[in-house]
Amino acid sequence: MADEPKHVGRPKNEAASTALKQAAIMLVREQGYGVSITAIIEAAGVSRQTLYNRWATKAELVLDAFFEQAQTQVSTPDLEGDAPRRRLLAIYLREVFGHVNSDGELLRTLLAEAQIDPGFRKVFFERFVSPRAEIVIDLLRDAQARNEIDAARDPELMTSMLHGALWYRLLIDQPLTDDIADELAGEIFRGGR
Amino acid sequence: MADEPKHVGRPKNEAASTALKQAAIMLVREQGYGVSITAIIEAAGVSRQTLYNRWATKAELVLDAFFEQAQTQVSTPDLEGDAPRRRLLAIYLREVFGHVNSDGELLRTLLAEAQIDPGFRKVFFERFVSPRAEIVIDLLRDAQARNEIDAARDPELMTSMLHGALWYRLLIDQPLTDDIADELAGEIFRGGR
Amino acid sequence: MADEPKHVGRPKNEAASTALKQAAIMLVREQGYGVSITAIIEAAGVSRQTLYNRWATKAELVLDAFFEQAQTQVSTPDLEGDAPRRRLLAIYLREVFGHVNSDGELLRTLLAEAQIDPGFRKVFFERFVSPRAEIVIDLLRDAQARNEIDAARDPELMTSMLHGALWYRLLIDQPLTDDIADELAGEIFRGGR
Amino acid sequence: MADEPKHVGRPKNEAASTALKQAAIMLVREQGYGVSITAIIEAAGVSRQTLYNRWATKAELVLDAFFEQAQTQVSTPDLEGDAPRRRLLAIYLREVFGHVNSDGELLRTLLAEAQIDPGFRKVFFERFVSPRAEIVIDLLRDAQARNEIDAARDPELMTSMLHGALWYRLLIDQPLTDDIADELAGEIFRGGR
DNA sequence: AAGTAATCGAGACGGTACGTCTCGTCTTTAG
DNA sequence: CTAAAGACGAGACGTACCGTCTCGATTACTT
Repeated sequence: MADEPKHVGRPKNEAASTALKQAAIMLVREQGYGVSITAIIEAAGVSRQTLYNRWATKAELVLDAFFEQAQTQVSTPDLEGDAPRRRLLAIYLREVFGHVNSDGELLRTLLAEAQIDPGFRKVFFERFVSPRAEIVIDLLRDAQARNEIDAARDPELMTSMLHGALWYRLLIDQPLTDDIADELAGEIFRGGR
Repeated sequence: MADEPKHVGRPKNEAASTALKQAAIMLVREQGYGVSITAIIEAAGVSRQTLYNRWATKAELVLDAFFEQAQTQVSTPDLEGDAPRRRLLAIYLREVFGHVNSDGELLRTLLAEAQIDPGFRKVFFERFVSPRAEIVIDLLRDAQARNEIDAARDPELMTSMLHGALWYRLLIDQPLTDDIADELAGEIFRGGR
Repeated sequence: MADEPKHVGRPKNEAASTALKQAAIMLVREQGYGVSITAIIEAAGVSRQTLYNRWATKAELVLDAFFEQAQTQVSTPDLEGDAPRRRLLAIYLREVFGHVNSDGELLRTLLAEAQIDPGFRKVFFERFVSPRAEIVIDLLRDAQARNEIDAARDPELMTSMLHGALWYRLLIDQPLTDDIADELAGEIFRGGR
Repeated sequence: MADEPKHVGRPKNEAASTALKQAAIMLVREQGYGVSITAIIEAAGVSRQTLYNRWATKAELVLDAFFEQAQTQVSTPDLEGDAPRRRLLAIYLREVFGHVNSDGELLRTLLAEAQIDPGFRKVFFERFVSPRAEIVIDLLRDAQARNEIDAARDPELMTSMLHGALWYRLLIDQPLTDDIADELAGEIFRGGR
């Protein structure tokens, strides 16, 4: 019977949200996560309260802004087709490496914030890390089903090694090239069977 | 033949340095890296300027304090002996996992700061990450020389996978057990030869 | 016809201003001009920024607080009436001496600050010294018009002597009694005509 | 019978005292009394402790430095001769005005410090103000004895007016010319007899 | 010649205050 | 209700001085 409240008062200005997200992503890219909230609202031409009406913390704002960007979306490998899974893994890694290379600084800073703020850590891993882990785990399980790798190995551990290598090299400023992607796939599928 | 300049002026009070490092490490463990400098100097019973006379930033103080602790020191595997290198690797990983498990929060927070402050990043990796990478690379090269793993594989990439898995699991709160250590060594030495 | 912009944003809390002025005047009276800004804001129960939102320096705050006090206001002598000007001058001097005696320490300290800070000096003399000088100069000119003192004498110089004597005796801790006031008036009007 | 203790230990380096006084007077002239002690010892090329070995406060140092300067010494009027005392007073005032004009800023700042620090106030008035007051009082008493001014008038009050006018005009940045000096003498001796 | 005592430079130290900055909340007027 | 503007309490930050202290070296008098 809920009385549809319809809507009361001045409607939210969507332009304000957009301006905030754009300002946030731009300033974080420029100056790192340390930018002040004041700087963000000034760049967005928006009042302080308007920001707090939408996001409780800087981290949530930046996360939202980050995920709105297309290049954070990975394409799921086609497990219906008949391509060798080693090849699919290499393609996937190359794609992810590309994203990371173009936005490494931002990722670094989000990862840092995730270590400091447990709430943010949860969201960051749910929305960013886990989906990617799932993709790789599925791919490796499929490879086991197709007998391309040994069924006794642990797909989750292999994923730790793959994504771990990715993060590790990002954090210590080592390159993430296509060759590295191929070699990583090779390491996992080494020995065949 | 340099004329040792002896020493000029009132000598630094070593007790103040020690008190600051102890207070820093204690408070960072308790409250995370976000503790205020004010809290640290109060806990140490030291003046603000005294801290700034010794360290330019909180990061440098915390880093110094951290490295003074014994449990950050790993024992280098004995490559003189005849033990299988797979076994030496597993032992090394178990030991490192132990340190990480007992000081995970602090490591997390230092890693985060390293992402934010490039100067600190450099120091952190030079003093903490690189030495560990070197140990593993040496061990793997030795294993190749002993024909325990294929000489064509890239020891540096394998190190990325091993330490990457370690950090990755730390960052996403996955367990780092002895079993995992053994499995990781198994993955690298899989197939033998 | 200027479009009154009305006012935007949260208005200043007048109570905070009042509390700051009261705290300032009280503490300066107690401890001298050297009181810390911190002590003032704590006594006023107000945040540090709130003070800086209103006054740029301690001197401006104290000056405002000082001038808000009734006892700094002198009553202009009645030059419409027919009283002897010598008598009006004596009355004026007695009144001013009274103020100075009750707030000598504060005046001393403001005068000192005026010597140190040129900006404050300007304001202090515009708001405090000049109005008083004007009153006496007007009175003396009127006395000259009424032929009570020689028209050839310089009213400005006589004012220097009168107010100078006042400050001089304040600064060297000599008494400022009603008798002195009368004698000073007597010195100026000596000889009559 | 006081056993002359002779002197023990390394004697004070007189050059250090001189350098400190010169640096102090120079910097106070340049930047006002607010110069830091650190700036003074650096300009003097002397250690911090050396300053404190000689003077307890900045005020005492500056005062010493100030009084060492020749132009602070006034010549006592010749009351032996037969010159009209009005003329002697005018000469004295011209001389003092000259000193004040050439060092007004420094005097201003010393006066300010005297208001803030009661100990310094005492010294300042004993060494600077009182001797000058004495000179004028003696002169005026002599004039009374010679029947040049009325014996019933109060020499001390007249001195307050004369020196008060001097300080007042200094403090409010009004000129102190030879003409003003003559006019002041004229005011005191007005009417003759 | 050895001992004693004070000075000097250099600079560390605890303390206090400063003015700026950020954060997240609150209070007003306007739409 | 929402927006813009900006005041507000809280409190950290890094800097500047202050006056004292500690050290090693130096310089003189005293024994």
